[in-house]
Amino acid sequence: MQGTEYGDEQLKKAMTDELRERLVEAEKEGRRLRVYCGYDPTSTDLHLGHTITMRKLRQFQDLGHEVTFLIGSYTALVGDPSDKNKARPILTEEQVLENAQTYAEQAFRVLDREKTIVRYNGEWLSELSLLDLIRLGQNFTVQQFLARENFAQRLASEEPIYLHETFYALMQGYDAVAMRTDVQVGGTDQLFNIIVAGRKLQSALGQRPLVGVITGILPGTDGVQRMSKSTGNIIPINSGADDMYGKVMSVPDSAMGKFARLTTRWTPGEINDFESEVAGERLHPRDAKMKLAREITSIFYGEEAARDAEAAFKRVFQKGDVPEEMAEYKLRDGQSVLDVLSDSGIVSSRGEGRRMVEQNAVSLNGERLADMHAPFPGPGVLRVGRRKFLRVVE
RNA sequence: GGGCGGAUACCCAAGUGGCCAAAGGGAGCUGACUGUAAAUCAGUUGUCGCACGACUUCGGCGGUUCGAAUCCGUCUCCGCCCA
Repeated sequence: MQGTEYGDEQLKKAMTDELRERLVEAEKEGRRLRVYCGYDPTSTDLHLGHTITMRKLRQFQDLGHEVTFLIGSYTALVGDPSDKNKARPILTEEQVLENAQTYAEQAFRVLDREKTIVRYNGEWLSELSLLDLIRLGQNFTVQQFLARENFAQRLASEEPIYLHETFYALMQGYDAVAMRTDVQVGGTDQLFNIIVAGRKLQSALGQRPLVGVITGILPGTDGVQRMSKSTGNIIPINSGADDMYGKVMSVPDSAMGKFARLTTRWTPGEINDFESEVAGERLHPRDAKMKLAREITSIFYGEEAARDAEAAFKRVFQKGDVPEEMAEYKLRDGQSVLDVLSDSGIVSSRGEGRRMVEQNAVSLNGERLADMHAPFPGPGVLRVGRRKFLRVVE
């Protein structure tokens, strides 16, 4: 139960006990537990936040249990209202399928490809009839939904709550039934969907209610809000080692503990040491974060790539040097500084290019370019702001 | 179905005929300071051959007016109350 967070000691105890009991039973019967976690393909990229539950799945996998990586092809059509104070835009089926394709592939950075079952919940959800849905709905009251904080909030602030949003929990609960789930993994935001919906539907339909393994929620690069695409604070797991290393370094110190607890392979003892060293000022926060960045990066890209990323980071940001690799742009005759900026796409508009020059953010080979209308001086490394680089060639 | 209120830039939100490309806050970006952290200070955040110029923007369409985010009509969507 390491790294779990139920927010309620009684619940945690109950779930821990049930899990233990079920593990023993499975052992006795010589059967494997059926474990799953669902991921809604609402965007194309998985991020670090997704990997917390994936690593939990991996643990079960390594213990020999049956793990299903469930792609919420159907639930994504509704959109989970759990972490929202407003309704989600509804995705089309095409968007969902497109996103889904990239998901499983990325998931194998954490999960064992050979041992993972990948399924789509459209498989059974699309088969439900209206009558089936009505029957499912009979297990819940409107009050149960209104009691949930996110709905209560919206009710209070007079924002719309759409009827279809209440289907989400039913759908997810039905996933558990359809797969005869023993264990479901999910973040604390999934508490209602897992503990209330999943367990209830299973017992209503004659199955033994699942055990919920509830993990903590990872904040994003801002260190406060949960990591999510729509907040724009994600650390993608597919954008390269340098990027991952740099993004972890940009996380505020205050969130280091959470990152250590939720995303590293460190043991509880190591995590405690890490935190107490930082707290006791025996480890400089910067060095601590570098250690963290290196660990996280190596989980996804391997030790060597993580080392290289660290070297690149030091080079660019600690020594103020330029990165080794960057996009190239071929200079054409008669281009002004502004022309190059906007034509190369390093700025999104000429207006932005002007602003960057005015704000002294543009330099070529370390020399500030102050006149946007001057002819572009020549080949070299063009830098805009702190982190945008372009190799300009003839 | 009826009554009332509402739709403003990335988000929240002011503006109720010209001084509005549109207050304020959040967020982003840039610079200073730094450890690509936080905090702080300053600047900046529609587009365009841009120092006072032009163009597009205030839910959609159409109108009134010299002039509209602001007034009128109509449509779409949302909330509240009633049924």
